[in-house]
Amino acid sequence: MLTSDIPPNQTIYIKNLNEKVKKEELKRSLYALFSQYGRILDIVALKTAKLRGQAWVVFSEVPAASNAVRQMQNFPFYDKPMRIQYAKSKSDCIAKAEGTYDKKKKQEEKADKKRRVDESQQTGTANGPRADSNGGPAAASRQGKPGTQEPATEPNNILFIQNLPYETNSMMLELLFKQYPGFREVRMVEAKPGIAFVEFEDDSQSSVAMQDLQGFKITSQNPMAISYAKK
DNA sequence: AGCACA
Repeated sequence: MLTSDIPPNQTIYIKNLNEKVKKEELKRSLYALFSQYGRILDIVALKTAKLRGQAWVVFSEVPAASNAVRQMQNFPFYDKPMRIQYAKSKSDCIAKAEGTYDKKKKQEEKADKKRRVDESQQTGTANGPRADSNGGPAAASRQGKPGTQEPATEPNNILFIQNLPYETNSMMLELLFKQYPGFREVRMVEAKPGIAFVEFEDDSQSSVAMQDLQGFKITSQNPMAISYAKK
């Protein structure tokens, strides 16, 4: 079997995510990683027992989702290869936008599911104070929050990246940086693990990438520190 | 492994 037989959907379903990553950070990183394929309308991630390690990324167009499924398949993300499929059903935010969202139907489906679970467990009700922790208005989290003030280096079309995890290779960096216009190339320094240079056509293009990916974590230990290379 | 949106 190659891929799954789920029909294309503008929402992708990702599993095998690192469960240690906190929800907000996870969304932020997914956003940074997937916005290269198109406009992201929403990201859903829950840390309940059943849903941890999974996420849904909702694109505005199906082709964006298709590219994401293919190109990011098995991408090493927080030390684990992502497994990506199309979502099985339409996201609520899409249904709402289309005006086809039906709250009643939704509740019925939920009740159905619950009933099935209860039947199969034949035990009394019991367990279930599911972890709350659900702040997120979900609106696709922007990035670039944490103190994005940069050192006083003068702008350069070449970026200097530090604090990369040891296992980073240029493929991974390329996937991240090529989403920004003007991308030219990644150069890693074999002699010095943990750093890299990423070249753009001009200063303004490198600046956009820097702002957007500042602090991006390939593993949870390693927020990227991006500055302009010295001239 | 696991398909939700509160």
